[in-house]
Amino acid sequence: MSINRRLAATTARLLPGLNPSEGSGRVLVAALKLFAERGYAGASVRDVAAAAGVKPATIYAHYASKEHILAELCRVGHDEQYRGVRTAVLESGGESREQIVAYVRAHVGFHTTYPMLAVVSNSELHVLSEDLGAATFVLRRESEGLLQDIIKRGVQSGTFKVVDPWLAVAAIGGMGLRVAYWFSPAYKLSAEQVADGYAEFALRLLAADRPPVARAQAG
Amino acid sequence: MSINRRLAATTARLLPGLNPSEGSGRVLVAALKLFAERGYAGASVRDVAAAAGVKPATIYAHYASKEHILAELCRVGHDEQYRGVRTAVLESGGESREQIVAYVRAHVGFHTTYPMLAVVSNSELHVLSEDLGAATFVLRRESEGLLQDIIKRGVQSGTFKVVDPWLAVAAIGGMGLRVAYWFSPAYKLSAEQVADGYAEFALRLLAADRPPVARAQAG
DNA sequence: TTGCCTAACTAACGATCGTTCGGTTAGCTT
DNA sequence: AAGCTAACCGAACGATCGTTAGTTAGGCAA
Repeated sequence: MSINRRLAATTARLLPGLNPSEGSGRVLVAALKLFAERGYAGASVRDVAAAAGVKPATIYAHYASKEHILAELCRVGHDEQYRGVRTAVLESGGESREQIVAYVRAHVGFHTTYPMLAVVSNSELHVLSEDLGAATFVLRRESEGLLQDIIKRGVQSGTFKVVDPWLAVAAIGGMGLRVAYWFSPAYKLSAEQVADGYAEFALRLLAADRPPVARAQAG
Repeated sequence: MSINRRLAATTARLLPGLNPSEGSGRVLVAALKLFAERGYAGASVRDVAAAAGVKPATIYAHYASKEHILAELCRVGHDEQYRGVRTAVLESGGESREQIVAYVRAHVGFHTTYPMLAVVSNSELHVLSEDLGAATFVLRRESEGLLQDIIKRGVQSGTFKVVDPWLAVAAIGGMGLRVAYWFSPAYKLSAEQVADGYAEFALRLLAADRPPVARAQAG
């Protein structure tokens, strides 16, 4: 339509295994796209139904309410994000440097792979009632807590140097969040390159020591 | 109401001189608060009218449509933001280091001083038609272009070291944007401290040289 | 007082909102 | 062939949406 798009991505990707032509999945993908592009309140149930190739009444055969659709998207999104960063950090070495790189690469990777899911589950979360949002809030806190723990540990060991660890959490988390809005496969840098760049940014932001062993290479 | 607030700020601050009890200003401040907290589509004209202490019809004596209210908020917000960073950079010295510090401090300062204005003018902008959003888009490009120019200049002079200047623009801009969502006067750090911290983060992210003259002090 | 202007109001328009109810279809089991 | 189940749809409910037309109240000039 117009120049002012909410996010650069144009295709709604949901987790593998959930996309298929089954009714419930079609509705979820359609809602993902419309909620991402227009916001939850800006996309009507009729819009979602039309995009899913279904009549409005059919949606209520799969979801109890419009809010339940959003709750499911938020839960799936935060679940995948937390799963990604947690796995990446666990599989990295014990060094704080490695952990931050693993976290940021996974974090940015989620926002480039699932931009619409990231936008919806982060910027529409406030609509959910306390009950429907509870599961998502837990995951959000876990993700943020993990990053905070990595940074605090690195500061204590002297690897990182920041005045306030939480401010670094906010900065690193914030710059990663925004990636979902401007990244698209058509961007001049690949998702891998963006993730690498942001990981380097995070290391610099934390004033991280150069790697302990030889193979050092500056950004 | 619930835990899940869209942003931490609770009071709607508009630019000085626009707040007063005059009808048009009351409506604008009320719309600012509700659009920030619930989103443009999530806040009805009746809600805005009630918050402003007037009847719905009165709003149309001051603004042609609901969209015009949003357009005005977006314009004011981007105008103030651009004015702030531009002035700060111009008043700083010619050194790239000083310019980045000035830019980031002003950028973060805007987001801590006018969090609701920042949230609305950045995350509801996509609703505006091409016509109504045109003025705002120009200002947005100017702001981003200014940051990009500062970084490019610093890279050319060897002060900064980044592989892709635009990626640094995205990272620095993104981390500043998010401040509007979590900052509140009740936060443990003052707005000044947050701005200082983010300026330091930006310098580190760009791998800036230590200041050329003596008075160097590490973060 | 009269007339006018501004600003706010009451009341309502048609459209669209989320949601529900009852019925229809398609496919499988027996 | 008969019966069951799950999925889907047509039609409509009351509520709320953005917006407008017409009216009323108050201040000021004549």
